[in-house]
Amino acid sequence: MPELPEVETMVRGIRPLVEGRQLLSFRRCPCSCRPLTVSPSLRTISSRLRGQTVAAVRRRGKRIVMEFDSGLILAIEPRMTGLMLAADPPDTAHLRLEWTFSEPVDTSPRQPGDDDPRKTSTIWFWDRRGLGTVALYTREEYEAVVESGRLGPDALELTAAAWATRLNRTSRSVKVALLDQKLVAGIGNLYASEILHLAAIAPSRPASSLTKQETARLARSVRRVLEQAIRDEGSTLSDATYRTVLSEPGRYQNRHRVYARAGEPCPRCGPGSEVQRIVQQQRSTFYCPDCQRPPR
DNA sequence: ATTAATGTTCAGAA
DNA sequence: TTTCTGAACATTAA
Repeated sequence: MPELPEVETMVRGIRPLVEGRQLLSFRRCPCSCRPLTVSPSLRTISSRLRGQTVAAVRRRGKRIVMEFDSGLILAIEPRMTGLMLAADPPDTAHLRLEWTFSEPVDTSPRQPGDDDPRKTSTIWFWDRRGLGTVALYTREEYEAVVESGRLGPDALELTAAAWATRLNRTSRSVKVALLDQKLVAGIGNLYASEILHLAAIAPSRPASSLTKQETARLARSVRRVLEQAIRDEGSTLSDATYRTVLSEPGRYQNRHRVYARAGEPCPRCGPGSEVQRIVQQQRSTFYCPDCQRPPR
């Protein structure tokens, strides 16, 4: 369930713990779980990366991209229940991977009262279901993946014009199109419903039927929802799986308009209009049939 | 004991 | 070619 805001929160959380530091070790945690999908093998990745310095930690869609100074790129996909943590894992049974890093190579001046940055750091990948994946690429390999279009442009980097172009060339429903990571990367089942409600667009509308005004409204809603969710450090649902890097719950669930709120009044129309749950492509969609009414 | 939930990828059918 | 369906991965809660 980590989508763009949750993954962005992970990236921001681990960045100060890893950027400009040397990788000291990267290994499996001693959990009894089946090993994660890691390619090439963890041993190979570890021997290629050990001693290298992290140049940058970025995000593309729902994937964490850790770039080393040599140009090697470690791509981490949390998928359903994966988390990057630096503190208090929910349990130790599902801790999967552990990285340790040196003190920062470039020690910047410190203010009195700051934590001493000259110490090592440890981060973990915790994953209850174990569907997450880790893959090492050379820069060229990674660019080839990006250019192949297997991973679309990030949802926060698309212009309104690009949104219109991409949506207009598919006949699928706009909700299903928003979930297509080749069309645009980062939006998942939860934020798709939230975005469409804010934009007042019916989830069943064929994406290609949206007017220019509607695609512009959709593009603005994407930005508003995702940016607020990032400010709130993501959504922690009742299953409480998602946590920030410091193991705190997110706060955006308090702003959910329709997701998992079937039967409640629509936050735009008020009492008298109930949020509905429908199923599209085997996934739940939540929406208000009144303010998200398709044109007849 | 069954079902639903969630993200991604792939095979196969329409 | 595009779209849809179902399965697979693993786990938990209802």
